[in-house]
Amino acid sequence: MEALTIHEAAETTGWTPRMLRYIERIGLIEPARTEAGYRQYGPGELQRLRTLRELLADHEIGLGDVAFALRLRRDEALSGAVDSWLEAEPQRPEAVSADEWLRWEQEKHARIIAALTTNETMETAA
Amino acid sequence: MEALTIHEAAETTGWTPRMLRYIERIGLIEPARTEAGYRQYGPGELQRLRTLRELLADHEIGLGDVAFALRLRRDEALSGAVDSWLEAEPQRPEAVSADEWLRWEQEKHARIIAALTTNETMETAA
DNA sequence: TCAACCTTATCAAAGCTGTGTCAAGGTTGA
DNA sequence: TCAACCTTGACACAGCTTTGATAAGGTTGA
Repeated sequence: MEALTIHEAAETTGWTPRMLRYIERIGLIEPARTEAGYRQYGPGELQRLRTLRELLADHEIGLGDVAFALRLRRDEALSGAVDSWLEAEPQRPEAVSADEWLRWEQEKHARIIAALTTNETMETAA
Repeated sequence: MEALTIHEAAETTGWTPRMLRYIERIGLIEPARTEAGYRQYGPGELQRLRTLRELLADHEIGLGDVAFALRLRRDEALSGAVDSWLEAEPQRPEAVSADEWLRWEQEKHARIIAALTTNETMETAA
């Protein structure tokens, strides 16, 4: 037995079954199904459910925010348009310089490549 | 005379004064102020207010979504955490391959550099 | 077989978002 | 001076989001 039912998954992750269905509906975690349609939560899903709670709590964001970030990642027309709009932002005194920001972007790029190639469980930067 | 008052800016951009204050409060467009505290909307702000309306309408997103995207850009701890969580997403059948996605990321990087160097009014990809 | 699960769908309530309106008071310019 | 702006703050309301509870019915395993 590898996969847990929705109630078992709720138990071990601290969510309610209701919320697991909601998290699925907004596209964040979509578990496999049995032939009869029962949801099956595997180790990967359980881990992601736990880290999702941390993510929300640590940064005071909501499920809708994470869903929007996912949408940004999947819809390149959207992310391009939002990026364009934000990039046109006038320089504010306390904002980072273009240089600093570009360096940050490059480091982020390196992180993404690393994540793609190693592809293990993510480091939960608690 | 270069800068418009809040009512004039509302008039020419299609927003209401109330909404311009709201847009400022959530951090999207923060106009300069006169000595007495009156908001002053310059050509840049007016253009951004107009393209903001297009952005929302074209992609069915809300002001809160744009505000979150801005927060993602400004708070690197947040964007790193969200990225990490999303990158751990299990491969879905219809998702793009890692190769395709990496290519997209590289092109995005190039677009960002282009935007930083040219730094003119953004092209509104209508 | 049948208790204890699971499914989807619906009603409901609390809270947040987006927006209007109004009040009390300061600024500006003819 | 004073009408016509501006400011912040508060009250209010419709609609959406988030979450729970409940109902009607299918699945499963001892």
